[in-house]
Amino acid sequence: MSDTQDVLFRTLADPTRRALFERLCREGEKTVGALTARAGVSQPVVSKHLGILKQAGLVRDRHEGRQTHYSAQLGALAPLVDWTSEMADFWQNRFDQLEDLLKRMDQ
Amino acid sequence: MSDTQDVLFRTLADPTRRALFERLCREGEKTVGALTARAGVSQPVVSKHLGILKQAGLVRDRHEGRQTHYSAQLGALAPLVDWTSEMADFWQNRFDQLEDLLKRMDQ
DNA sequence: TCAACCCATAGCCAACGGGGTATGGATTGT
DNA sequence: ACAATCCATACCCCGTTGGCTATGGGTTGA
Repeated sequence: MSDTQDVLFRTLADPTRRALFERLCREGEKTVGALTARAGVSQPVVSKHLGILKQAGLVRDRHEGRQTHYSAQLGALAPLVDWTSEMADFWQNRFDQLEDLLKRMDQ
Repeated sequence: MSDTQDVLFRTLADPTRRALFERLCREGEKTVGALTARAGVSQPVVSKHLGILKQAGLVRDRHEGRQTHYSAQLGALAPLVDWTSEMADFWQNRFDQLEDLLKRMDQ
């Protein structure tokens, strides 16, 4: 129901965006030009994707003269981790219930 | 680069599909009819989404007479967890490198 | 056997989204 | 001052996709 998760999943669903985010995680802060050089798409497209990543809270930008430096904001992944944990918990609880049922049936 | 992650992200990016998967995690095995009743979309749409979830390995189907029971396959989320861990590791390594640099500069 | 039911597939349409080029604002260097 | 550079925005195009209805195959019950 939380809208944050929706934004995260939608944002990371695109391969180009995920690749940009991965590079920022691996290699740290990068300028738009440096990212464009190996992105396989045009500079405006890179800028647009970075804008979407920024809006999702996954990256941060820092202006320095005429270039913009982007860096990953790892904390933004927390809702995603929470979601997977939640799903695992539901699963576990249902498993426990089944186990209880089997125990009661065993008696 | 792994294609599995791409499939997972794309599959879970849709709110309707994610809601179906969540219900299966929370409430366990359900028939298509039961899922359709509260999905807010038509039965064919539910079937299509379940097909996509199945293709992604996120659900399993079991035929019983004229109805089909679907259940969540939690293990399929593993690549997603791996990906987030990997991103966190990259982040941590870079942080360690920075720390080392600062230590050397301190001497 | 025939009607009713459950589900999947097919076909269609509208909306979204990711790609491109063109352009302009801002900054740097000459 | 002027040219070049870096980035963001605007605009358009087209493929993808998520929704619908219609339909058919398979199963159950009368």
